Amino acid sequence: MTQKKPTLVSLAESIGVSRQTVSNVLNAPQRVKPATRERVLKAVQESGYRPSAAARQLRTRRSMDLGLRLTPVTDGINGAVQDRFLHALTEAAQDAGYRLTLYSARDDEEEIRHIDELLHVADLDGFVLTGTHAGDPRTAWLQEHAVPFAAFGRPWSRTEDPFESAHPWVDIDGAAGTESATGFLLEQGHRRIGFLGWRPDEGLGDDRRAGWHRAMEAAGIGGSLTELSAATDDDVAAGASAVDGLLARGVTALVCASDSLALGAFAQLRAVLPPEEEPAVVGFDDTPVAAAVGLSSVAPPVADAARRIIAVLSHVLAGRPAGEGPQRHQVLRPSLVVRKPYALGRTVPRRQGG
Amino acid sequence: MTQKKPTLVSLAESIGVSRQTVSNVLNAPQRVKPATRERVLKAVQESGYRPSAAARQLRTRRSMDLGLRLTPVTDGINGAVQDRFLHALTEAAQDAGYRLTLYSARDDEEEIRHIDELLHVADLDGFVLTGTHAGDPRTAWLQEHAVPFAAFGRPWSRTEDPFESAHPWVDIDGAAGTESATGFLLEQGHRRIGFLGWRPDEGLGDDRRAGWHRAMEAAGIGGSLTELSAATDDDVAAGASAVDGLLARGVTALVCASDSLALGAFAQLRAVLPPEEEPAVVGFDDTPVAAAVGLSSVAPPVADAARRIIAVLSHVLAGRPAGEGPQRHQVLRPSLVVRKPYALGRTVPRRQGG
DNA sequence: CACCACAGTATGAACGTTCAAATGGGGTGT
DNA sequence: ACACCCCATTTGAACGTTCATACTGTGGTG
Repeated sequence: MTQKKPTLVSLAESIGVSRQTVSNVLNAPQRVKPATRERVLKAVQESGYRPSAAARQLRTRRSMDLGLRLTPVTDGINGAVQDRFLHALTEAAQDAGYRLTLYSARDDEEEIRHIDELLHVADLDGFVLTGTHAGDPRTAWLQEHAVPFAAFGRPWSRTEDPFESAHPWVDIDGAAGTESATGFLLEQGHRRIGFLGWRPDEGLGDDRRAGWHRAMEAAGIGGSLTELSAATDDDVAAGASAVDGLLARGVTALVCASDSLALGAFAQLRAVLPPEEEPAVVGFDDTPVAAAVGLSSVAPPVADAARRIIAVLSHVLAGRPAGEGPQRHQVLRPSLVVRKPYALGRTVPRRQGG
Repeated sequence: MTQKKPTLVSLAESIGVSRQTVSNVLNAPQRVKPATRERVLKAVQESGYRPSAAARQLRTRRSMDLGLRLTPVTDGINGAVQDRFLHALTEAAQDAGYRLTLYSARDDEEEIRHIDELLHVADLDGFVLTGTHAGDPRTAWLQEHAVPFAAFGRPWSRTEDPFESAHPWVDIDGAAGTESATGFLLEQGHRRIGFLGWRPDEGLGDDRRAGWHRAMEAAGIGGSLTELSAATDDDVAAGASAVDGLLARGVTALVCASDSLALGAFAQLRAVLPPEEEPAVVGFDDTPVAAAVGLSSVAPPVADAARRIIAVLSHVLAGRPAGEGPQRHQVLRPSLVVRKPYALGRTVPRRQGG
């Protein structure tokens, strides 16, 4: 019953043409006379012929396979971002005809070793980099070795214009995110809006802080903005313990660099503020935690980013000129998801009515 | 500078042996005389030779590549389990010399089509199945086509003994998890402990309910256990709205089938119970949400499961007999993570002292 | 009518590896 | 001395594609 797997040769013989003709029908149909093309296509359908990726790869040195590093989930909360990104990337790659291979590495150097390995043994066509940072050794290495790649995250650098960078990248506009979060709080009448973020990093964190800063200045609340800003570790406890100091400086609302911080801050505010005051806190990343708990949060369009990364990378891999096709450097605007605190105790009314 | 990539032939010529000898040094060292082996190994090191996966695959029909379906994250909270599993699986596969290829599918049938495709086109060696359920068409298809695979999740079936199943699987003992959660609540003096779970599914959900049931009966609290049990959708809101009915039946503590349910239930209890009563709720899956919010939860050893799945699958793929090597069917005990509610408002004292 | 251009198709070679079988040198036993 | 065997190594062939080139027939052109 189970036929032996058909090959180009066996299939060609069965319909009386040469293997190259069958190959042409699949790879360069315009070269083949319509009549023969039909005949071959029919045979392909009926036999269920599928070209062997290994043989093709051996000959062409292309694998139609992309690599992605799976970073260790340091913070369980923000790890969810990676999850959404990965899923969208898988689908987009699949739709574009690429397969996706995962590898795991502890640091950039180990990642480079893995890339090198995958490049040599498996002929991977390209890579998707995440978590780019200032002085990233990976981008340098990849460029030096002329390996196609696209990054999720702009090349953070003080000296060079990211829009001049040689490699394609897609990033989220963190500043625009915190800016609109701040705008939202301003609309609600808050004036002394604090920012709770990470220590200066010349990257993601500073970007998010910058958006808040910009919005505050635009609203005419310049002056001593630094005293409204706090920098800590990225976890719930740190978020909670940073609140007291900010409150002492008259802060009435908070924009946070992450949902972890926002959650901690919210809980602490809840405990410290008088019951009638609803804490005004906005997080960042729109993680499941924020959704579950009813916390407003800036939602980065990670799925969209993943699709665009695949689009620009497959454009490069197809050998098309950088001039046409998708933009090589893209900054995507996040949206603000406004929620009413839900699972945090007080908002569920103690007793609805009589 | 950049040499052309060395091959078996070029390398063999450079040291004056045949290509097969070099191949043997790498694949069957015992066949080669120690002296030559040394000489070849040295040349391999110096040249940085790496065998071509494509050529090897073309000849051997083995790709050293495993497939895994990335399921759409339906519930953001429990999706984190997938994240941890995936990471551990990637590392384990990597350590075992396998690569991991992802694909995405909306349902079982689409997954089967993808598996079929990957099998023919890319010669994948095996697959890891997740989310097995009663009457799973995937296991049937894979067995019928003699495709090696291992499942995360036992084959849920009323008619057949899972420990007799032909394919290897690793699963978490959900019943043991809820049982120990119930035991923990019993120790704290609770008697009427409720169970908040999903609608009957003859699988995961029933298993978790069964553990609670078992523990209650063992504690002599038999009788009308069904009235202490509720079944709803798996989300925070559903968890919250199920609470009132259970309270009416005298429930003082809750074991839940998921962290989503637990979070909803906890928030609702917080709102309904008198302030001095700390809600006693245990979730399941030990998700980041539970950690962030300070909710006790049953922690499934997913990373361990991933490693064991790779272990048993690579054992099968190496063609070793089922008798020796890792157990083909493994049930792993979860642990209970006990936390003090943290970010849920009231537990952070309103005002510490004076 | 010989010649050329060209579309359509076919053939030889190569990609780099492993399997199967062949070869070459020691021993060892009679 | 000869047959024999065993170990270490080599050689031929094959896996299924695509590239480069060669062939074939048809129609147009001088």
